[in-house]
Amino acid sequence: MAIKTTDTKTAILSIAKELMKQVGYNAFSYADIAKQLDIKNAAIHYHFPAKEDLLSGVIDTYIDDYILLEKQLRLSGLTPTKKLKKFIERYAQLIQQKNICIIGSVASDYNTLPSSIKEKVAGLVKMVLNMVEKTLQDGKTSGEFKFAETPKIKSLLIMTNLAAGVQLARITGPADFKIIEDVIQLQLKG
Amino acid sequence: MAIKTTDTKTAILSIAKELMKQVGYNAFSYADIAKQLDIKNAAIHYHFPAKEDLLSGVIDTYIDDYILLEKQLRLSGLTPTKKLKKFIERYAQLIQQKNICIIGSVASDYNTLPSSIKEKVAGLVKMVLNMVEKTLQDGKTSGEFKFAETPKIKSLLIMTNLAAGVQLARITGPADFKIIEDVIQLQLKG
DNA sequence: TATTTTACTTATTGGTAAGTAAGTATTAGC
DNA sequence: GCTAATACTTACTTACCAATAAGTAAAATA
Repeated sequence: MAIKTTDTKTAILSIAKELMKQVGYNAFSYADIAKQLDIKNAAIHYHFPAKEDLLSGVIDTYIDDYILLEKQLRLSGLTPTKKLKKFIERYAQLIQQKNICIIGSVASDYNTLPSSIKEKVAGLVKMVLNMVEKTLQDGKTSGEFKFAETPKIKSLLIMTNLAAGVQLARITGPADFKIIEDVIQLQLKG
Repeated sequence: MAIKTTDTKTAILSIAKELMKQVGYNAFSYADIAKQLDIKNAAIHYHFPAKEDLLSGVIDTYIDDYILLEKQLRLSGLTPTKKLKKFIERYAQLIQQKNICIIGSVASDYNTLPSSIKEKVAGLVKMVLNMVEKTLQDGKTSGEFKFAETPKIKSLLIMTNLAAGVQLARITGPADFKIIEDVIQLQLKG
């Protein structure tokens, strides 16, 4: 066995994640990942027997990432305004690489996925929505945020603005996303 | 040649359109269409030599549809409120079939498409945004709609709410879309 | 030091994908 | 009634894709 400089399994997940954001689940193959890592297709099958296992693994890393982000924000002591800004920045970063968010990426392939993965994705989406909802609630309580809707509804509106915003940016350019980004934060100031 | 009951080319486009909404561009094949029409793959290649030609054709039918809708609404004499409602209903109909809109569908495959199709999609998106923007402008002028943002910005917000709303509905169920649908119309009443 | 496990490679299979070339029956135009 | 175009089918090619079986070298374990 060669000397391990990086963990192959982690590297596979990392590249798969990138490809998901760039071209979507059905548009990349094991060969695309193998080439980048200079390993053979079968090596990927060793770690992820079926492609669905790989997708499942990618979603797990997203879930882990969000749990980490949630913890970091909780311990940060940042204001709701700044917490939300950090969250929005995650989407803004996607724009630069012409990427889209995983939720948007999975949504178009959703009907072709096994139910175990559907449930996992649904869990991730609910987690993200809850996080935004809580931040909005906190900001409303503290008086920082002003909005007429309930935090749950407002979180739905903001999340859809961001998710479709990055998709739109891919098609019409980054300007439209910047507008959306700014107006979300402006709206909350009342 | 068999007796033509329906135009094959039109039938191919119609099924391709459905498949685009259901599973996305990279997840269906010519065989999927051929089976449904009980014809051979090569018959589809006769009408659409490459798959990109088929995609291009599907987008053309969308463009034609929107031009028609625009004309119908223009001649209808309906109020901006009712015009917008008709537009939103188009998205609501997608939910029932667990479909997503073409823009969301294409967005995830966008990076794998040739520039000629990218431009066509961009044209379609701009057309739809313009239609919503104009309707919002009319409603604001007539005093029916109340919103702080410019019609252009408001159209971006509404479009992203709807596009990501149908994607979200696929994952978390139709309830979230109904909330979005209602709140868009409620917000505009001030 | 022997044995088992880990992490692969090599080699192959079966299936499906897009795409094409050649042939055929029907229809339209002259 | 001949010709050419239309709308296919049959048959095939090439390529890729996910997946697997068998083999191998290194590392961990006992």
